[in-house]
Amino acid sequence: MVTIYDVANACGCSSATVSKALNNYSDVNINTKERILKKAKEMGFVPNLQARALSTKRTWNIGVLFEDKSNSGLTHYYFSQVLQAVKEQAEEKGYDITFISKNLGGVEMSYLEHCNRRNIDGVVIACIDFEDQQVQQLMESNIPVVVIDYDSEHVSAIMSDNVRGVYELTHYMISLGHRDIVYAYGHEVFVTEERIRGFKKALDEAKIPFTEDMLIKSRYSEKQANIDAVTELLKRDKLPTAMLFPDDYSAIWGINALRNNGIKVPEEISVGGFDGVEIGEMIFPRLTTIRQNTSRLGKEASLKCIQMLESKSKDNTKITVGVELIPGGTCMAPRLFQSKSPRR
Amino acid sequence: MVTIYDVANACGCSSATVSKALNNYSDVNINTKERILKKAKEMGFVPNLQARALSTKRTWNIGVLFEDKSNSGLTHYYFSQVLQAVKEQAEEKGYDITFISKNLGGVEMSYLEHCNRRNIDGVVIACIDFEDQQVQQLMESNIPVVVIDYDSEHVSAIMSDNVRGVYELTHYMISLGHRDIVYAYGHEVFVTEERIRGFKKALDEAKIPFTEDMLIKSRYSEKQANIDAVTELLKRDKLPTAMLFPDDYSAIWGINALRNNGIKVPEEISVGGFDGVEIGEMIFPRLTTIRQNTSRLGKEASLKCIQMLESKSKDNTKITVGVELIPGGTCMAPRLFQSKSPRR
DNA sequence: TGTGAAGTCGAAAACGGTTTCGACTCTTAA
DNA sequence: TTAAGAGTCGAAACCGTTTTCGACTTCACA
Repeated sequence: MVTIYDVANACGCSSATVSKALNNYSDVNINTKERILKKAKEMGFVPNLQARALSTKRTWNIGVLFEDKSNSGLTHYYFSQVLQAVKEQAEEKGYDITFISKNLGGVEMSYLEHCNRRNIDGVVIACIDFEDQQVQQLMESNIPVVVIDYDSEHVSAIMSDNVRGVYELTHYMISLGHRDIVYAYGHEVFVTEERIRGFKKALDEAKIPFTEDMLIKSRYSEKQANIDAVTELLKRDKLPTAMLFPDDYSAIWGINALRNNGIKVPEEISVGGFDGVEIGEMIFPRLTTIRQNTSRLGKEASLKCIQMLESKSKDNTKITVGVELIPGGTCMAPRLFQSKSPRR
Repeated sequence: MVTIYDVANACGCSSATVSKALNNYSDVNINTKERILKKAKEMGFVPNLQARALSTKRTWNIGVLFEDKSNSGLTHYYFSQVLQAVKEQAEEKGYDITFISKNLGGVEMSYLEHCNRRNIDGVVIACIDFEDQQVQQLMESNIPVVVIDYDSEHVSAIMSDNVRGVYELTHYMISLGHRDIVYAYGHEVFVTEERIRGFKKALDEAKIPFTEDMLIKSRYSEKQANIDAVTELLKRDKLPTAMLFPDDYSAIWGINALRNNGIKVPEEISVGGFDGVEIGEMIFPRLTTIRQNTSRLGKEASLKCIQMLESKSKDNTKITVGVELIPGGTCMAPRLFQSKSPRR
């Protein structure tokens, strides 16, 4: 490995001058600077980031906390897209990303400790139980943190316009003529509250009275939970004409469950998802859903994180990213006569 | 940040002793050792990995090269699973992972340079153009490298039993009665050669003469390429009764293309995929495919990489991981009379 | 009583950079 | 002619660890 000293020797100057030349300091003669740069390149010099970090306290590393109980981390249809965008944007700015985990090498370790070991410059958190004590600790630390789809006074946050998303989807269903709509909602977290607000808002506007049986508790990205939700629904003696699922993945398994029970989609029940990932296009007919702008979410998260760490100031900016209704074939106007429950 | 010196001061001993106590050296008294450990914990001491790396030349970081032109990196249905396994296993052994990329921060940089900057201990490569000059350079460097689904004399390799995979799939088709089988194969890389070998082997065994029109060139994980392959196929005046696609993703879009052209799957053409990822279960009927053991592939890759870097010896072990036939509903015995080409 | 070995400990160098601050050389203006 | 200022450069300290090697005790044994 060729060091800054080797370059200095080869150039007949000091390591300080080489360092300055490489870092664009103004107090180095233009000629010597060029000589040094040329020589450095020629010798294949690559700066050692560890050494640099030791003196500058910057590792050019941003931590990523992506942990999903149900759908193991990186394979998550929706979050892997966000992560990809986080990564791309970080790299464009010269940062590498490191996954933060507890339990490294068999040693229990808090997220914060992991960050401190690696001297992470900033952290992006998504897809996790934000109420976790360790996550809270990390958010309250003095490491700059950006969260995706959460709201906290301690950190900056990027999120989709969830209220609007479910509002639009519901509004769309209503515009097709649906009035009996059931929303199978995901884990009871911040995002879910927002979405339920959007759901109620759309009902409200259409003067459809909200009743508790329009909500069914389900879970995000969990096949079985959504099959269960359908099973639960089928016990009713009056079926809704439309059903919204927590996300596209859930919707797909939900549709399968409905069909396995002899319910036609969309003829008997219209279905809507959420996320707008590609799997929604793979099934037939294409899933009606709300597309989240994953690349913007990820990009904004990276940028905000980097902006904070570079200005050495933690703030709690909130950025909302727009969503888009994707009409598919899983919805249609409700039939006047339902098979199981003829309507008046 | 509390350093080793702070602990030393608090314990009334030297930093050397603290370091030794923390690293289980034998030349430190059991009592002082315990006192130091207790104090360190109490003070919230967390070792600085940068500083440590500077003197030990070990970063506890393994690099990962996952780059896919078609299906941007992390969102790849198949490779994201492998990556997840690589990550889990690495973490279990105490290693963090870092994505290797060219072009960091707007600066062009070879993969090897990136590794050197970060002093990566070892690298796992997958899902990439292995013929790339930079990839070759990295493989030939003295950094321990493990590749997935490739074969090179310079590095260790983990791969699925690709020959057997396509062999079994083809054999299964043949056992159903198919004799006119077309294999739409992916990019012309090592893995593809293997798979085509498996294809021919199965034909051979069944005494079905291989002809060039049984192969159609397609691409891995590329929607359009596979739609094109189908379009190409439909120009023939005699259709095959079975078709294999490069992977599940391709198969799904292939099936859609077939259906959009009025061809019934599986009634008119049976279809097989490869990979065994979950999307194959989402469509109806479930896709017939070959499941690759992604978690073992990833795990073995991590382990092999770590084993090499810890023993400081690069070798070129080859490990083959078994595959499994997953019969689905996209295959059936061929009908005696094909719509487009009645068989004698 | 002297000696060698075993057990403990710490001074100091090393890892590869960055950054401060003083020194030196030239200009330029008074 | 001189003083001030601008332009260059390098010595040295520093970042937080690890590791070598020598020094000092203590103890058993001859």
